[in-house]
Amino acid sequence: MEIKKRRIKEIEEMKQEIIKAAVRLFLAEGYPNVSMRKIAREIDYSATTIYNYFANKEEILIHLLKYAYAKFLNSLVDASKADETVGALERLKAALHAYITFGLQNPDYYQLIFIENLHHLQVAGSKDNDRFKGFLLLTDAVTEAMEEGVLKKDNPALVSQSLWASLHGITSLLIKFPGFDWCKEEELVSFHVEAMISGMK
Amino acid sequence: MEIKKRRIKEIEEMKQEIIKAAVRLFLAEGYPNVSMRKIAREIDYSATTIYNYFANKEEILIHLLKYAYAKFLNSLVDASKADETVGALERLKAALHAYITFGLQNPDYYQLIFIENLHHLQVAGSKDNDRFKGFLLLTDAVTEAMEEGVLKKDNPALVSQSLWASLHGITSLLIKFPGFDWCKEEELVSFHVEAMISGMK
Amino acid sequence: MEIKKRRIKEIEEMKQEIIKAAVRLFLAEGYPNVSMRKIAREIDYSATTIYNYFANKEEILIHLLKYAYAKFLNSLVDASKADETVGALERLKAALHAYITFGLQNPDYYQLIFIENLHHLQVAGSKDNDRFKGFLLLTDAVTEAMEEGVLKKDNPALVSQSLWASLHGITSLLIKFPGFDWCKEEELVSFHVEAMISGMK
Amino acid sequence: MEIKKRRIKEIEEMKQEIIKAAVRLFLAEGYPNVSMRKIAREIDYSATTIYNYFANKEEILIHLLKYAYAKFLNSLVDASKADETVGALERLKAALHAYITFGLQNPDYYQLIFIENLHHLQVAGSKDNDRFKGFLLLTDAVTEAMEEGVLKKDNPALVSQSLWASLHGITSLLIKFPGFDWCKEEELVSFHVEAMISGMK
DNA sequence: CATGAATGAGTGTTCATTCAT
DNA sequence: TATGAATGAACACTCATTCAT
Repeated sequence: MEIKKRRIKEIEEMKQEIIKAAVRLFLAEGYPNVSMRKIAREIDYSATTIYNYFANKEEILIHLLKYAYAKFLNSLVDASKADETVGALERLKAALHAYITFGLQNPDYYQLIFIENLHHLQVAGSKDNDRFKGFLLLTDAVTEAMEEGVLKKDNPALVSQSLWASLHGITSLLIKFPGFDWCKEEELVSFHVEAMISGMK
Repeated sequence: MEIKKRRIKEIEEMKQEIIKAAVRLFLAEGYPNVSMRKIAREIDYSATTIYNYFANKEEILIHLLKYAYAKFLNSLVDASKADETVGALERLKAALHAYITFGLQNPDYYQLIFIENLHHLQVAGSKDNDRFKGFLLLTDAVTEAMEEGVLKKDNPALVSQSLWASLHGITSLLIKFPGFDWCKEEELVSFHVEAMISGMK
Repeated sequence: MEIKKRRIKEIEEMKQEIIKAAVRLFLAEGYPNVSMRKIAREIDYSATTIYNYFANKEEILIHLLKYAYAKFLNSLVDASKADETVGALERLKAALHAYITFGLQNPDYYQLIFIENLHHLQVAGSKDNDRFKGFLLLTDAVTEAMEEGVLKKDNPALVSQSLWASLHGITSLLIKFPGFDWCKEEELVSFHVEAMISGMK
Repeated sequence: MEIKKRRIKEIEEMKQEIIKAAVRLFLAEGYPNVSMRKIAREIDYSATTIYNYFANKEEILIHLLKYAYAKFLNSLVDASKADETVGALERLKAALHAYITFGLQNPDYYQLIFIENLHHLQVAGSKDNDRFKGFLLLTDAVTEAMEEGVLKKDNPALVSQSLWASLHGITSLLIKFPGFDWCKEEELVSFHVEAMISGMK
C-alpha cells in the first residue's frame, strides 16, 4: 500500500497528460478498445488515479473533443485573420487551404471531429460546439467574396455547404485511405482547391 | 435446456437477417460495441444460434462488407450502363449523381464502406475489393469526357480523385450530420454536382 | 436437411467405432477436453448421431472402461493359462511380465484403468469391476508358489500387494514419463521382475 | 457494483489460500473441470479477485506445482541429511521410507507431481524441475551403498530406477485406491521396503 | 438411423468502477 | 492525491444436449 507520489503536478497539467494519452490511444485503437487501465499504464499511473481527474471514461472523451474543437477553430481563425491586404478571393482560398492543412497535419483530431462516429455517446449538443463554428467562418469568407464580386452571387449557404463538402471530402479521403494510389498530395490539394473556386465563379 | 424457438427457415434467409441486424447495430453503436448477444437479441434468437450460421463475429463483418461492396459497385455499374445515346458529359454527370444517390439511399452501407474504419480488422485485401473498383468507373467516364472534348484535358487521375473527393464529401456529410442546417438536399446536391463539373471545364 | 446415410452398419460395430475414437481422444487430450463434436468429427458423423448410441458423454466413458477392464483381464488370464508344465515360480514370473507387457503395449488402456483419475465420475463400484480381478490372479499365483515352496511362506495378501505395487510402479512410470532417461526398457523390466522375485524368497 | 468483502490480507497469504483451494479442486475434479469461478466460490471471493493475484488459471497451476516440487524435494533432502552416523544401507532405507511417507502424508501434492498429468500444459521444463531431482538423491544413496558393499554392485541407474518404480508403485496405489482391501498400511510399507532392499542384495 | 436447428449453462478473461486507506 | 483490493457485468465462444424431421 505504498503511495507513489511520483509526480506532484497541477491538476490541469495532469488532465492534459491524461487527455494526450487518451487521444493517442483512442485513435490508434478505437475508443471502445481503450481501457482505463491502458490509459493509466501509458501515463504510468494506476487506473484508479484517473478517476480523481475525470468522472469516467466518457468524460475523458468529452474533454478531449472540446479540446480538439478548439484547436480546429483556432487554426481556422488564425488563417482567416492573416493578411488583410489581399483580396477576398485570396482570403477565401487561404481559408480553404487552412482547412485541409489542419486535417492533414492533425489527422488524429480531424478524425475525432469529423470522421469517427462517437456520436452515439451523448457528447454535448451537435449545434453549439466549435465543430460547426468553423463553418461560419467559411460562410463569412464566401459572402465577402460575393460582395466583392469575385464569386458569382448566389445563396451563400448553398455555396458554403458545397465548398465544405469538397473540403471534407479531400481531407477525409486522404486521411482514411493513405494506402490508396493518390496523385502527389500537394498537387492534388491545389488542383482540388482551384477546381472548387473555379466551379463557383 | 428447452428449445424455445423453431423457425426453420432457409439458411440464406437467416444469414441475411443476421447481417441486417448486424449492419444496424454496427453503425448505431460501432463494431466493437456490438456483442453477439446484442445481435441475437435483435433477431430474437439465442446468441449461440448465430454460431450455426457464422463461425464468429468477424465473419459476420466480412460477409456484410462483401455484400455492401457488391451492392455499391452494382449500383454504379447500372448507372454507367444506362443511356448510351447521350454525350460523355451527361454520362459523367449521371455517374456523379448515382454515387451520391447510392450513399443517400443506402447510408448504412455507404458508412460501412467509406466512413467506419473497420479496416484494421483484417477484412480481405483493401486494394482489390469493390470499394475501389467504383473509382475506376469514374476514371473511365472522366477519360471519355476528356476525349470527347467536353472536359478540359488534364491528368485523368488527378481529375477523378478530385471529383471523388467532392462526391465523398457531400455524401458523407449529409449522412453523418443529418441534424445540421442543410439547404434543401436536392438543391444542394444538384448545385454541388454542377459546381464540380464546371470547375473541371 | 439431407440425411447422409453414409454407412449402414450394425449397432455394435458403430458403438465400437465411437469407443475407439473416444479412447484415442480421451487419452490424447484428456476426458474433459474431448467434446462430443470432436468424437463425431473423428468418426465423420454428426454430433447428434452419437446420442443414438450412447445416452451421453459419460456413458461412452463407462462403456469404454468396461471394455478396457475386460481386455486387461483377458490378457492376464491368457498368460496365466499358458504353459502348465513349468513350475509355479516360472508361472508367477510370467504373470508379472504379462502385467507389465499389457501396460506397455496398451498404454492407453492402462492409463485409463490405473492412472487417469476418472474416479470423480461415478463409474460403477470400484470393487466389483475387472480392474481388481486381475489382482486375484496374482494372489493365486503367489499362493501356489508358496505352497510349492519356491517362495518364502508369508501372508499371500501382503506379498501380492507388494508385488502389485512394484508392477504398477514400473508400468506407470514408463508410460507417464517416456521422456525420462530410462535404462534400456527390456533390461530394466527384466531386472525389476528378478528383483521383485528375489526380494520375496 | 457494491463491494461486499474487504478482508485485506497479506498478498502471500491470499495467494496461499487460492492455491490451497486450487489444489483441492484440481485433484477432486481435474484441472480442466475447475473453473476460476469454482475456485473463487471455494474461497468466498469473486472470480475477478483471483486475477489480482494470478495472471490466469495456468499461472495458478504453475505456482502450485513449483510449490509442490519444492516441498517434495525438501522432504527428501531432510531425510537424507539426517543421521550420518548409521551405515549407507540404513540411510538408503530411510530415504525409501521418506519417499513413501511424503506421498502418504501429502497425497495431494504427490498426485499433482507424479500422477495427474498436467504435463501437457506447458509447465516449465519437465527435466530440470525438482520432480526428478529427487531421483538423483536416490541414485546417490544407492551408489554409496554399493561402494560400502552393502548392496550388490550393479549399474546404479538400473537399481535406482527399479527402486523408484517400487516406491512410486506402493505410494500411488495406496493414494489412488484407498477403498481397496489393503493390508495394514504400516506393515505393507515396511514389508515392501524390506523386499525392495533384499531383492537388490 | 441420421441430422440440422436451437439453446442454456458455462468457460477464461477484461473492464469500468467503487471504496477504504 | 494516489492506490490496491474488490467486484458485477459483460464478452466471444464452446459444449452437451434436446427436439422435430
